[in-house]
Amino acid sequence: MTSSSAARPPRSDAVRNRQLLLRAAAEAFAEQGTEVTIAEIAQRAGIAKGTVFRHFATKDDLVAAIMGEMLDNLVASGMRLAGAADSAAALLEFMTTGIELLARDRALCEVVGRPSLQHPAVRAGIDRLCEVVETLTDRARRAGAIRQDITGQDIVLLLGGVHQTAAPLADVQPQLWRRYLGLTFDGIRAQPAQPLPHPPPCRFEEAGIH
Amino acid sequence: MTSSSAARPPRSDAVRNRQLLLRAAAEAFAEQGTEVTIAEIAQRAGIAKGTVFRHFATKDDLVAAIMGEMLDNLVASGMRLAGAADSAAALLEFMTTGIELLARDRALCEVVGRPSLQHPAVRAGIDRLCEVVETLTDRARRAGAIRQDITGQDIVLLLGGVHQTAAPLADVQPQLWRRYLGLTFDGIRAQPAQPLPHPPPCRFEEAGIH
Amino acid sequence: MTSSSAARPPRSDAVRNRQLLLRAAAEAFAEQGTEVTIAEIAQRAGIAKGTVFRHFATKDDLVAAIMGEMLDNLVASGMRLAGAADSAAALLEFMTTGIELLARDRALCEVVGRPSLQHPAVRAGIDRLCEVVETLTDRARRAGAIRQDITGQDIVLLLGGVHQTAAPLADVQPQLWRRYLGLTFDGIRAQPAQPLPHPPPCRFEEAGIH
Amino acid sequence: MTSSSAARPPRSDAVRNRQLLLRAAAEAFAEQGTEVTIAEIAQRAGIAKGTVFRHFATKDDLVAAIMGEMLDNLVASGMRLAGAADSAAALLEFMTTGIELLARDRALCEVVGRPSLQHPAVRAGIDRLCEVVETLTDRARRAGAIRQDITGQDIVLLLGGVHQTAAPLADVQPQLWRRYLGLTFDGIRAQPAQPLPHPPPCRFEEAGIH
DNA sequence: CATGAATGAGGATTCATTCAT
DNA sequence: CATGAATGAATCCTCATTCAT
Repeated sequence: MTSSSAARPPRSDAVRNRQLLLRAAAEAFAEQGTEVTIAEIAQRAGIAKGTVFRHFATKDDLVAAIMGEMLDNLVASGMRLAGAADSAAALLEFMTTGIELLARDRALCEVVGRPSLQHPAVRAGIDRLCEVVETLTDRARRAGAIRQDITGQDIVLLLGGVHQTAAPLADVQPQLWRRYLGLTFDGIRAQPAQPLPHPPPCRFEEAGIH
Repeated sequence: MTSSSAARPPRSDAVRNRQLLLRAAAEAFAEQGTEVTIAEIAQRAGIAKGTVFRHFATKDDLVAAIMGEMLDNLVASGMRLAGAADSAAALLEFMTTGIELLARDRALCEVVGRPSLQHPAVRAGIDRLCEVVETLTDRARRAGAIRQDITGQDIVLLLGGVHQTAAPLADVQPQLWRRYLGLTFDGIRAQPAQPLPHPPPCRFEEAGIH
Repeated sequence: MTSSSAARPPRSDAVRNRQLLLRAAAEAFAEQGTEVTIAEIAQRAGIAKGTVFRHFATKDDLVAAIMGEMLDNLVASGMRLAGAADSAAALLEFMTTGIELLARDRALCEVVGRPSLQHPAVRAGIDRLCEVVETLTDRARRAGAIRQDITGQDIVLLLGGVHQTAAPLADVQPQLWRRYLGLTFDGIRAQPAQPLPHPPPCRFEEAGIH
Repeated sequence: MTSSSAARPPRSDAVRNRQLLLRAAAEAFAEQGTEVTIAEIAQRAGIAKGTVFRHFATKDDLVAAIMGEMLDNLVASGMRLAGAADSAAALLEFMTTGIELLARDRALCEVVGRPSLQHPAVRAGIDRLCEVVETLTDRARRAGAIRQDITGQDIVLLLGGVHQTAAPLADVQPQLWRRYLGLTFDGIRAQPAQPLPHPPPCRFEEAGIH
């Protein structure tokens, strides 16, 4: 590893282009889902299509990078909430944050709705998401604030489910998901009326999703 | 009302091909969603592409025919349940039937998840679905068997939502949706812990979906 | 040739269907040109597509039959005029009749505009047309009523040309062709201002069109 | 007006391909009319089908570009002639140029024969054509060199008409149109034997063609 | 590194013609 | 004979990805 072969720092215009690309792609994916074309993303970013492929070898890689970062942000806010005093409130706040994200981003919905088909980087993000949700859920469960039979994986899945419930009317009632989050969280908090008809979900990892 | 000018019965080979087509298309849509190509459907049916277009002028018409029939079947089972003695049990059974259908059919999920974009025939089916669900829900509500603030439109939306909750693990735990249906139905049945944080959804019709 | 193998007279329904077909096809070709589909013709005739092909083996044969008959009618009216006292007036009247026909029939325009590509039956019709026009023209020329350097083939070609001049405005001014027929016939009748810059057209037959 | 942000000049290979495409398309349209397939044009140009669509978004746009340029060239030559001393000779020369063009290009014939159906760019070209022809015709009329009742629109229409007269024999006598141009121009120049049987054509614009 | 031109594998749809009923 | 179902070649157009400049 001589100094001449040392990785040179990226050129400043390359850094800037990457920023432009990431921002444009995030916007485009949020609005139109992963079906948006590379051409449109490049145009929004004000760069050429070829430049997109210089930064990300395939479209999937680009999707994964954007989605991965969103998931990481979500994980970070979960970690902040992991120290909160009121563990049930923390869990509710986390779910709120997560569903808000889904409600704003069509691509994220696709990605969390079919984890088995995803790029490794996305799956890693989902893994980290699962971990932090597990932590939040465990705390609430141990505190007796939620049903004992609810797992972290339940909560992860419910993010997508609650969002999807309201999604068909999202254009008309963009906050409708709060209704179903309220209903669902009532169910989670309540003492069980009766045992759930199916055992808890297995973790994505056990599911062979990796 | 017979008549000498009556249209002759459809030819047996045409009937058979139509059956093959409908069956192949239903299967293909169920497995792969509406993105499956006409070429694949034709191949599965063992007929030529042109024959598909003889029976259905456009791909959308084919999708609509298949989805419309599924919705009609669902509506029919809803109507049967509308006379049941136990209105809450009837509603639960209806939801079970609906989600089972969604769990088996990717195209149906697309269709009920984005009603605003659909073919008229599908929208009509969704309308009928909404009506029968309204009936079932009203009965349960009047009987005091479910929360007073739950509407038929809530239930329609929850079909898609509960299904989606379990969908990411559908390959591994195909019955997992029963868990979330149980949890949700507990919430619907329970006396409200607290008022829901958002008013009821508007009907699709009011949403300008028509 | 036993009596049992003698050609049986066509069934009456077949005769009737043929009439319906010819009428419908004539209309459709007139309105839309030869690009009209067999499906539309069959529908207009109230018969099945297969029946079209029973009467005419190919679409071209059908076109040829219809066009041939139109040409024959035109030839017949030319023959009637061949005995008229005023040979120039007869020629003008014939041209009027011919262009009226073209103005009403898009397919006929296609057919006389590209005789080299046509079906034998059409070419035969065009041949007969040429003959009768030759007769009419010869009479007028011998009578000194038109320029001596005008041939029958000129007149045949001018039918299409005069019609085409007005065709772009046919929807708005359906009689406009009369203007150009007047202008052209003035030129044909006039004593030549100067010799024509190109020798007469060869006959279609010499042109290798057969 | 140079600038550091000026768009860089088009790449040489792109320019070359565009030339190849335009040349191939012009040839193909000339020979076979607008019905020639994109596949054939691409093959003639030695490029891929996709490249055609990169340069022209739709087949119609390609047609319009080629036809537009032809019309523009014709307009330019009309403008050059608008200053000539002998206005009748100028008009004749212009008609000669125009019909020569038509004789060589089947697509151009389609385009001027059905102006109402055309792409905006083509209609604009036809508009400009009409204007320059109007100018040439007005000059000749005012000079008393042609009949007083002939308008520019007549001349535009006659281009197509004279060409069509000779078109059926174009393969055998490619110069035959000169004969009919001579005949027609004699008629235009002559003092009217008698008034024309129909008023002048309306302009395309008045015809609702725009 | 950036550019944007070129590629080519599909995908939906049309229609003359054939042929089983 | 009539029917109309089936065929499949042909057509326009899209888009992720590669690569010459």
